[in-house]
Amino acid sequence: MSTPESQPEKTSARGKRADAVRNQQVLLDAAGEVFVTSGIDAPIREIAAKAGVGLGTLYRHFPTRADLVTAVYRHQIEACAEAGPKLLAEADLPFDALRQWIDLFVDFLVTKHGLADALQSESERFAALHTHFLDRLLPVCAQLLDAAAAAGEISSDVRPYELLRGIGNLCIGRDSDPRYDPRRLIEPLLQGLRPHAAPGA
Amino acid sequence: MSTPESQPEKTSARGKRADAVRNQQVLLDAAGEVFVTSGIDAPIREIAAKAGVGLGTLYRHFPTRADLVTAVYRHQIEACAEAGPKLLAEADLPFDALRQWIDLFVDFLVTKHGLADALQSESERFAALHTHFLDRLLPVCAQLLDAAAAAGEISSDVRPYELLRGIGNLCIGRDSDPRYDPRRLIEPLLQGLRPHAAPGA
Amino acid sequence: MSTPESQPEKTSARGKRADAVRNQQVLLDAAGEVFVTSGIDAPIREIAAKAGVGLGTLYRHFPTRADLVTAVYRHQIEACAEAGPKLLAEADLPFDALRQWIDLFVDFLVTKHGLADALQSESERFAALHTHFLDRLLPVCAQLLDAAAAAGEISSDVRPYELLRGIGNLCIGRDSDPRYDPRRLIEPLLQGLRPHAAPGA
Amino acid sequence: MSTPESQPEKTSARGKRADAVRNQQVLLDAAGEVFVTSGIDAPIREIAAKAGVGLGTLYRHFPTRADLVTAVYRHQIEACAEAGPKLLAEADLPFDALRQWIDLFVDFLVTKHGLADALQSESERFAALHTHFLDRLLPVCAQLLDAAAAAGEISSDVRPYELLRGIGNLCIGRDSDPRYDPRRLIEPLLQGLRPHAAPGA
DNA sequence: CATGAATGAGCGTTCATTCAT
DNA sequence: AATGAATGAACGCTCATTCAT
Repeated sequence: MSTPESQPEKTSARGKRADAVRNQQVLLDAAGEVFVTSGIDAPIREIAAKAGVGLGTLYRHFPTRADLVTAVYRHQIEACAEAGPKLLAEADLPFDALRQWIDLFVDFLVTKHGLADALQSESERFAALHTHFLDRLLPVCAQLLDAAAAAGEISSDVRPYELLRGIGNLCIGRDSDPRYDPRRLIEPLLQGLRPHAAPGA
Repeated sequence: MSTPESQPEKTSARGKRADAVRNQQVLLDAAGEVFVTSGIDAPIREIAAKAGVGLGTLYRHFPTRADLVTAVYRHQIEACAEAGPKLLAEADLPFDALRQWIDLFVDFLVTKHGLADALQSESERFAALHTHFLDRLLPVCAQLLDAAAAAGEISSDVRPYELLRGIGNLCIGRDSDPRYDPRRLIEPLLQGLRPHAAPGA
Repeated sequence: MSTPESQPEKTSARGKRADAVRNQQVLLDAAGEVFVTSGIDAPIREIAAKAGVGLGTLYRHFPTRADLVTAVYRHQIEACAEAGPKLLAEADLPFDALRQWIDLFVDFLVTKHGLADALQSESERFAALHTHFLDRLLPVCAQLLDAAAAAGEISSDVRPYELLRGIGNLCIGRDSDPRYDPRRLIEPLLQGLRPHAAPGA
Repeated sequence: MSTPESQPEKTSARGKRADAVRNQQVLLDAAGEVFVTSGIDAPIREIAAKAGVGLGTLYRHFPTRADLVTAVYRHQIEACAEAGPKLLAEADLPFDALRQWIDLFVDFLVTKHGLADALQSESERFAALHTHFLDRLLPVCAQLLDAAAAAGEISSDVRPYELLRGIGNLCIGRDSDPRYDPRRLIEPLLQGLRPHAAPGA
């Protein structure tokens, strides 16, 4: 399925009633907005109210908060994952592809701010989101990293998980602070991975 | 004295009763532990229980949660701030001092894990902690950065606030994840600040 | 029917669920009783317990204590207000109507004892109740007073607000004390308003 | 003891230490002020703080709140009681003495506002204050009432307790409301007790 | 004796979750 | 299937009261 945006999403579809499908989407939209406004720990009621549905409906579609959070960010993750190979194919140098992909990744984390927080959450409840996130993005990141290493553009032994995690961390709290722009740190971090930069350490 | 840890600290002492002073410390210890376990938003009751004192005692010593959080981390911040100039004086190269100081900084954030989370908190309530944190550490970081830049060891225009913030972010959630070690990203990040690392961008 | 007691009252009714309407009434009854027993500052929990509902239910129906207090006494006030003009129309002498109306007023204050206390409360929270009380009863009292004055049955310059307030005050604490019957003071007070009683002062 | 004001008061005195006696008085003064400001349910701490003594000291002198309240108002009550016979002896007509005495009574209730509230309190805790209050003032009121009745100036069968209670009630909440002046009702009430005022009823 | 630190019951309030309608 | 009323655990906080110092 190459265009996930074009369908009501696999979370529902199937023999469902039309209004049920519609509610699903309405809830996802509402939750996404509320997560940005009030964080992913926002009162369930607030989300249901914003969606204009009853509490029970929300619970029916997303029994746990984690289900909702996961569903909300699945799109983002999917699109990001798909961009990796494409960038690699298009770029002249693998390192450029990596840089562009991370830029995209940062875009997601920063524009849909809730995500970074969600991924950060210590709670067991978001294990599913974590898992999905890693399952989908770790291979992509690894591919890019490997390609750059194979081309001799990277000397560091940084692991994909570390990199993803670190970039994610750097993006936390970006919105609330105009003095802080994660990209101004990410660029040197990437440069630091290059071969010529490692006389010390 | 150079080791503030060795004294009951100015937060209390003075004409106070012995048990009051003791309770103050017991509470700080308990809070520190609980912050790690349950985050800085842990129920007040949990902290009081862990300390083995009544609720009222906690409130007497620390009327607001922010007071408690601030007190808990004041030590750490102070010791870290004092280490900066000392390292600069002792190191051969300013960049080495910077690296060592950041290592120390990471130590604090990582061993007293709650801190990074606390600094991250969006809440207005922790403005005092933020302020104290920045007031104390920003100048130190700036001094180290300036020294390194003056020695030609740094070419990046990274600002002290950005660096501090970024390092802090990278340390978030370190404990819960054995696969993640912030230092493995911090080292390349610092290398990326050096002159020879900037042909790209 | 002319007695508002006979209907569920506009406070609820409408498309509501049957049990919600029932709870509303159950809560009002319980609150009324508890107000008498423990005053209008009785613990919220006590009222909810007496009504046999959960805490949240009480909060749902009456978000603030003032809402509950007001709702509890709205009936009383309304019925009393409506009685004024009727008595005036039926009585031979305006003064008799006034006397009868005040008798009714006392009935309300004394049988639904909490009211006098509620009106007495200094708290800002009950401003709404105060307002409603005065909005509704002051004009009635004024009308009766004016009619009696116009008929030459009253010489005193007592103002409606004073009279209402005074009668209300006299009724405070009636229940707890068998030796005290406010009517035994109210009768002379009314007599004292008549023309022939004013040689002194 | 004709001038109770001139001595530290019987509540203490005796073989006590000088500072204990002083504390007693300081506490009474502080309590009196706080009762006016914050009502007789004001936090104990507030009173101790205003008096500049420790909590334990307050509790030592006045084990219960009622003890404190009673002690605070004992002076007032005593002075009022003593004024009755004096007024009766000086006045031309017993009714005038009654009127003046009640005026005095109202003065007390209104200037030391807390009193009316205290006497009103339903709580068992203030039984002692009630008792003292009645023990001391009821006979005085009775004497004045009897004298007026004996002189044919009063026809009503109002009982001393009722009158005292009613006047007290009328004074409740006077301070907070500029529109309300209890004396404007007390005057007609007293007039209503006179013989010529009773054709109706 | 005086002090005020410590205690903890008790209150108001929020909000996740269930379930009657 | 959708609704939202009901529930009650859990939390922050206050303050009367006790008791170590």
